[in-house]
Amino acid sequence: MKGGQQQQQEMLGEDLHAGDGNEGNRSGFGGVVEVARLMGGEERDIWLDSRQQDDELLDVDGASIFYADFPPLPDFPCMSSSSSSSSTPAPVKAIACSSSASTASSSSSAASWAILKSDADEDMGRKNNGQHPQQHGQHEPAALSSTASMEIPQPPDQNVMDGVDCMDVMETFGYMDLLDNNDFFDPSSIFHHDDTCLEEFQPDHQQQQQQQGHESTQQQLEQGGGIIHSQNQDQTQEHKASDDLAMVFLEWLKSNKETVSAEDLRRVKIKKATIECAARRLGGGKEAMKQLLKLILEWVQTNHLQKRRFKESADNLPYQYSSPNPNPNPNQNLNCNSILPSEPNSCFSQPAWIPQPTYVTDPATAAPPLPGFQPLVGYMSDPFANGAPNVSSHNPYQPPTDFQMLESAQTWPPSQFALASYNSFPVLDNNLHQAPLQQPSAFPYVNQYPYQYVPGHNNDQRLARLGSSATKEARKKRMARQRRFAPHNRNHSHHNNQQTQLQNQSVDQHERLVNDNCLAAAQANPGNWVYWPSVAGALASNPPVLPVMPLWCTPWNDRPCKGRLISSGKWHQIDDKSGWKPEKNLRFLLQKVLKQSDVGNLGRIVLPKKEAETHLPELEARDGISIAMEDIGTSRVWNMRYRFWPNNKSRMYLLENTGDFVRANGLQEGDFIVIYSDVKCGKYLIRGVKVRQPGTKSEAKRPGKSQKNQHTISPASAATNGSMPMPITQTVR
DNA sequence: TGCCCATGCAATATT
DNA sequence: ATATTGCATGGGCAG
Repeated sequence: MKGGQQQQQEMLGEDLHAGDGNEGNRSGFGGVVEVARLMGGEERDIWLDSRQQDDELLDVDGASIFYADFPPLPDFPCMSSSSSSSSTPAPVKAIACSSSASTASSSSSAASWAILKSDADEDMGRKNNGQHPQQHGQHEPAALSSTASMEIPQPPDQNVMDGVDCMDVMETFGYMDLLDNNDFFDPSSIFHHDDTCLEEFQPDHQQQQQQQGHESTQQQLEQGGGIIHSQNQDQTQEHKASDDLAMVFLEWLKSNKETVSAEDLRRVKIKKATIECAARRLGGGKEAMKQLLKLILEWVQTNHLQKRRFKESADNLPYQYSSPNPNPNPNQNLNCNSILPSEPNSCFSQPAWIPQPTYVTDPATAAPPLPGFQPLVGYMSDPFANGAPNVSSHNPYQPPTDFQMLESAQTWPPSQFALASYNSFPVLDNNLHQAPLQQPSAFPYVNQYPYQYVPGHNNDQRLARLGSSATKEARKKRMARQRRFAPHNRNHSHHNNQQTQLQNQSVDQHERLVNDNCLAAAQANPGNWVYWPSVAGALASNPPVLPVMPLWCTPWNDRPCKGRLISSGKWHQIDDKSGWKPEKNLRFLLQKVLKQSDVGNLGRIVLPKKEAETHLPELEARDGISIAMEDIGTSRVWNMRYRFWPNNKSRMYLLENTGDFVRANGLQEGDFIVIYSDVKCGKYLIRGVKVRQPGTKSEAKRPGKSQKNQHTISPASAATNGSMPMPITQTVR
């Protein structure tokens, strides 16, 4: 690892958070209402008068901070300087507020679940702690662990999304509660009643807005729009703006009353500076404010629903997957699900809050990787392990036609796909042979975020979808679907069936999953640890889930998830300057479950013959060739040798000089490696993934020869073996 | 039956 | 003595 080169995660993108609601007795639709009010021209009186302490806090740090149990909204570009302030560590805390007990409790839980965890993440967490001492003590080992890991869940009681302990950070660093004074109305009157309540509320609300608009000062407008008006003009303008904003907000409330509670809104906190800045970047003036309000509301809605989905899933999952939210890296949170649409002519058009680049094409120019971000492989779900030619059609070996980007040599037995229900992996290929991933309803957790933002959909569609999803009815339907599919998929162990299933996955499902995955990945803390649940007992009837990690949201190099899967199934890397940028560079080549002989002191890894011959350079001589393998997680380049041994009448392909790589990644038997190639640069990338069971890290020990060539997973064996049914890598011949 | 590949082990190199 | 290299063996699986 390039420890020295690894850059600290910038504490950006914390402009928009939602508080956890612990901040006292603020009432009503605090945050958003306050936002609307502020945007509508209400002046700093609100902030200054009632919350001097906040004011002081604002002085401390110009960065706007939203604390939330919502994922943090990446920083406004215009706020980068302030948001980069050292005094904005809150995000880390906010994300790290996962339940510290999740790991421990989950390990003791009878439920089957998987943890994806990264050693590196732990390191990262420690580093973060070091960087932000105020967080010390917050990170108990377990907490850190869970924070850094991608865990699947735990019961609601430790719902990490709640971010309960995020508040202390807020208290420490200050924030501007957007709705401290919101005595506008009683939220309950809206959320516990029908539409008429909203209707009734409207006048009052508007009145409030208007009144406050009158009270707002010219300064506010000047700050917001940089426009100087006469007093009368200001008043008129503000009044109207206030009306507009009120209407916007009201409409939003009406359409989301069922999905967003007053509590949710109350948690939204946006620093005034952020609003002002954003408004300026949006062009200033009432329209800018209006636009900003919409964006914020959308964000609130989306994130709330994500959270809700998570909770629902946790509540209903047979496996009781816990929320993987705890993410010590705030930048990862929204990486894959930026909800704010790009607005032309606005600071939002530049996706500062859109995923940062996940993959840096040119390592020379790439920022150093985040410390602690170990390679983590998304098994079949690996976005770059998609598109297998093998399964792109009914002919498993028929090359894909639609997604040339990701030709792959998928060697995962379908059973793995089915089991890889953790579904944190976006699939970048519509050809998926990754059935489970394509079938959200197959697993409860697969469909955790069915209403995620889907790139390419317009806002209305998104909103409509989001809104409807939260209804009880929709929930029931989802659960019913999940129940219907779950048994089916659990029984899917034969790869032929699964391949077929995979092949039949619809694009729609794919996209949805992709986004779902994205969220999961974003919320999860990427790492290269994969914990297997103790399958004995609890899993007797349910094959253990193959833990898979989302590669696409993995913080490779410096910034995670700077990319987005678009409907075509291609990965689009996001260019900071020019927006979307088709940049799918990685092609999955092969993966290999490490055997004892691979991780021993021989320093060599036997590669699957077929994949090696298919996807690696043809070897003329037995000495093979030197091959530089860039560790995806660390960007470190390992000089390995790819060669073969004559073996009977055939060849045995080896990757040599792997000892350091294996040690650096702490790989053991049962772990696995994945090799990619960069289609543009032609370079090779490798990443190691750890697979562990809680409490039995060296569990991977298996009788040597007796378990060779596991092409399928035997639930029974899994249940009795207690070890990971490692089906994986064996070549599908 | 043939192929794949995990690994045993002898030969060789290095400390 | 230990580590590394390279070949051979043989279990498991697919056809």
